[in-house]
Amino acid sequence: MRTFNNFSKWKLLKEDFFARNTVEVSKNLLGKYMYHESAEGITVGKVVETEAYLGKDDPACHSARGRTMRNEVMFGPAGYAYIYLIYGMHLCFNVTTDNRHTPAAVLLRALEPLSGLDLMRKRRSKENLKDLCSGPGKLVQAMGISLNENGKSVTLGPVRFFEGQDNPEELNIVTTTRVGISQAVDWPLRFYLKESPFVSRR
DNA sequence: GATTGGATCGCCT
DNA sequence: GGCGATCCAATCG
Repeated sequence: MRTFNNFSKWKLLKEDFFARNTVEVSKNLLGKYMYHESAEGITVGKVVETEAYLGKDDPACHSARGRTMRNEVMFGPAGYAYIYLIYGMHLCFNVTTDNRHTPAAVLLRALEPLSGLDLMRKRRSKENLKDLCSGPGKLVQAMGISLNENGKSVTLGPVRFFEGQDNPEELNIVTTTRVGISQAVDWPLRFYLKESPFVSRR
């Protein structure tokens, strides 16, 4: 496994990566590195599971019921963090996609922990790597992301995304239906890396 | 103003 | 596999 102390040489994903079709972004994020820096330290994980939320015409997307204080970020440009509280106790992290007129986003559902492992273990009170980032609420907790990062650019941080080492052509991507929703339950908009033991479920 | 249910998780059986 | 925790926005009245 590579070392993760040479961040300056990594290739940052810029606005143009996110300002594309949401399904494309959702699939292309697999294998990329999600990076977070905080006062406690830096954590990094490889993206292994995502879901696409397509905008106004997707009944499961928060923006389908109009613009509110909560979903406001999705109505802006691509490449911004959309973070919200779910079930009164967990946060979900999304990155906005597509163009300014399409309030869509990709939900980050699972990571393979790569760096800052002890910090993740401390934040999660779990030892096993598979228990650190195998779910949307878990990865937010392991990465130390808080609600006050809602609306921040993922090209500036604290969350950023970088090119990974995997060749996108060689990734084995499984497509399934999304988890935990009650509308559009049969839309094939969840994506994960087939061989990864770090996904939230199969 | 009150009720309802949700893009979840961890503990229990 | 089931369920309780716990808050907010949307919905209904």
